[in-house]
Amino acid sequence: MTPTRRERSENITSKRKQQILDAALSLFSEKGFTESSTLEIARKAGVAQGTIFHYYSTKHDLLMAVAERYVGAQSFVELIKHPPKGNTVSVMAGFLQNRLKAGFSNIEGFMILISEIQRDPRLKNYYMERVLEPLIGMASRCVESGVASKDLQPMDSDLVVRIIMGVLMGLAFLYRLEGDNGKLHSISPEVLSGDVAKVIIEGIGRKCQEDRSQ
Amino acid sequence: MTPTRRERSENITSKRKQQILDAALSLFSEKGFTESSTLEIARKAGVAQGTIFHYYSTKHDLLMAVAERYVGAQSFVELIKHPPKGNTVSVMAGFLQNRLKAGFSNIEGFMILISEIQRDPRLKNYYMERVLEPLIGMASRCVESGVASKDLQPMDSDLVVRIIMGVLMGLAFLYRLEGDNGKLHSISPEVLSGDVAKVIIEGIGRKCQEDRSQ
Amino acid sequence: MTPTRRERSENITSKRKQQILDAALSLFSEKGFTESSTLEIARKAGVAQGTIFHYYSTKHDLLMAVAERYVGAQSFVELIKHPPKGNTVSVMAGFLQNRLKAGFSNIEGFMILISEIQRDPRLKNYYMERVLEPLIGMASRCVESGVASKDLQPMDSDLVVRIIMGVLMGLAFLYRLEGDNGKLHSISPEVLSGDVAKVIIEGIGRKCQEDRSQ
Amino acid sequence: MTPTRRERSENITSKRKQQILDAALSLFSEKGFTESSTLEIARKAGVAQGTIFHYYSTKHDLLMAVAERYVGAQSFVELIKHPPKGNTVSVMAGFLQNRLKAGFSNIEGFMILISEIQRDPRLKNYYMERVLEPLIGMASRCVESGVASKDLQPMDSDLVVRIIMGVLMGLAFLYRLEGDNGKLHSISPEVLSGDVAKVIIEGIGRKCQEDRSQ
DNA sequence: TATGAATGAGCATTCATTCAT
DNA sequence: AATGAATGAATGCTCATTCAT
Repeated sequence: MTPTRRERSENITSKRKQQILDAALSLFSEKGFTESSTLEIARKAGVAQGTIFHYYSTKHDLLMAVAERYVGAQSFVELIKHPPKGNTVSVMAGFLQNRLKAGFSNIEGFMILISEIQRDPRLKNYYMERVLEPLIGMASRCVESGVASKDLQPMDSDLVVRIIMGVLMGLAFLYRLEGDNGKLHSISPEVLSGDVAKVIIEGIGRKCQEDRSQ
Repeated sequence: MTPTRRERSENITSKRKQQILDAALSLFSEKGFTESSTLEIARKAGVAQGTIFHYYSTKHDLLMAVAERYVGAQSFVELIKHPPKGNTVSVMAGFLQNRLKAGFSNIEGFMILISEIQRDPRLKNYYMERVLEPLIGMASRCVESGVASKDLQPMDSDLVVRIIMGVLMGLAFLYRLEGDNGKLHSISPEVLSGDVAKVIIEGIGRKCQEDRSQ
Repeated sequence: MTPTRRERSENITSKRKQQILDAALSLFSEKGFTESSTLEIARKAGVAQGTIFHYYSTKHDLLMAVAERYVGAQSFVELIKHPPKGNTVSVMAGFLQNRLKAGFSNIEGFMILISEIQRDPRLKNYYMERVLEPLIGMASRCVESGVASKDLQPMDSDLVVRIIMGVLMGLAFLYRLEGDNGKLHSISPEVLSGDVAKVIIEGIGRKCQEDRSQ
Repeated sequence: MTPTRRERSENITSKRKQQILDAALSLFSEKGFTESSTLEIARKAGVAQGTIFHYYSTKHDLLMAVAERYVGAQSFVELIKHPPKGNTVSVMAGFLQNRLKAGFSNIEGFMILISEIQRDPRLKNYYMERVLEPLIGMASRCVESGVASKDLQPMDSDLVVRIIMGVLMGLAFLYRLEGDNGKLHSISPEVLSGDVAKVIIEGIGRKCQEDRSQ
């Protein structure tokens, strides 16, 4: 079935947008938003500088589009639809694994957000509403259902949730900061998330029975 | 006693440097390094634009000076000289408290580092060598001595240390991101660090047999 | 036949470059390179300041382009292809005439080179390799063939050649220094070069025996 | 005899001026007038930047002072008081020798003049009146007396004088341009001036008696 | 006399954005 | 749709000059 003229046009449009977005993501994460010029982005994308402004009316719009694509790539929906089953530990590990994988594989997008969020209220709002709050909510539900099922101790869940989110963010940041030879690159996200879950659930202190037996 | 010419000159110099550094810190953390112009900084500092270059030969040097002051304000030395005494939990809590207080009270400096480190290898090196590695080392020693004294379980200490550093960084970041009305602003660093230490040491899971048996 | 897009673009480009080069040549020779601002050049060329940097990526590149155009305008190639025929005096006169004409008619370019060469090693190399050495070589061949044909005395040709080049440079410099009312402006290059050739070949001293004999 | 206070003060003043002038001469000739900053000059002279403006009210005044000292160093007066005696050839050689020595040994001052004269009408006037015109006058008298004594042919002396001045200027310029390894550095000014005088007086063409003898 | 902190005008260069084709 | 020439505002930085001490 040959595409209609409109379809073809849409294909081209979305292909161009794709090229530009890829180039922008890569440059923004490498050099930062302000330091990347639209001319560079255009060259990297293989289009003329003017072409960028056909698709994104300002450079800032381009940043928002990059952020949106990053956010869109986050598989919240999946996580919500199919929450990890089982006991609290495996649920928690599942949640952490999902987030760490997402964080590590989109580390560039994450770093852009980390940097630009501070200077761009629009972006900050967007991120808070679309990413942080949903994640905090989801983690809250995790924790609260754990408490309800007596798998977890009673606690200040608002705080614990922030500690959990903090671990995720901090690990992503260290992952990037330490680079390819860093400790965190040498562990698979699956293992890492299991270990992190264990620490959070069980703590690093001596376990009681062991202590007892002494 | 009237100051000598040299003394006066040094007084003026250090006062001016202070003004400029303050203005720069505030603007960098608000708008980012690149987005802050030297003219703005000068105006905020109440000096002429040229004056900035009298004291810092490039804008980048000014950034480094801001970073150095931030790092200098970190009380590592104190922490090393007088490590918190006592059992592992209170040592850990002391360490976390020291770091959280430092992180929260110099949150602006921290955010600048977070952002600029990614684009500025010189700054990154400086931060890695002067802050991150010492901190990781210190936390490592904490953990290892806890393991040796059987307060802590045997574990992959490299990983655990990164989890701990991650929590610190992530909490600082959330502290800033959620702003004055956020959860983390409502808790004193003393309490917060105690809670965080408890989570890390004991975990959030139900405690073992003894709990069960209750 | 309508021009293709590329052709039009090339036309515009070369026209703009021309405008900018003309303005730059005129300002550089009037006020010197450093003293001419790119804003002035732009205004004189009738373009925006930014446009200059569209075509020449630095002000220094613009200087090099001016120098190159000056050098390119020097008709070495012609001189080499069609060396003046005949006896040594007329060959020498032809050479001097060619060089004096070029020097006087491009006097502005020459003065720029004279000034900037001293501070700009790149420019100096360029000038040495592309202008001075070829000219010295050419003059050398002139002199040596004159010596071979016994039209000229045996001599230190390296030195004589420098004297000849010196005369050319010095006269160009005086031509400019004395200005429109100066002696050298009142003589046509043709006559001047003949006279200079005569002085160099025959000297200004009384001619020998025949003079003596009078 | 101890100096009076005034004398001492004058000594200091003239010593300071000397330092500044030396530094300025060296920097101006190395990097050009505009490219040399007063701060650099001050540093090289071992004084504070402000001190320069005690002695020379503007940077341009400093340039003029450098030029004046250069001109003052030219030993016209000597040349005029004690003109070289003897036949025209030795007079001419004496004149050329005096000028070449002066030109080569003050080559830096000469280059500064060459460059700055074009942009600075005041400097140009000064140079024309104090250097070029006296020299041209002196050379004219040389030539005319040679013509009168029948040592020289009748000729357009205005032109010949410019040729002679041109040789001097051109050789000085080449001397500098070719640098320490250049041909002209390998010849002593005494020999050089003799050779130049010979070329100018006798020409480089075959001498008549020789031709005759053929 | 000598200093050096302070200034502000001036400069080369960058860059997002516009627009005619 | 796509281009790339053109723009001009903005920026980091330099520097002669002033002036209080």
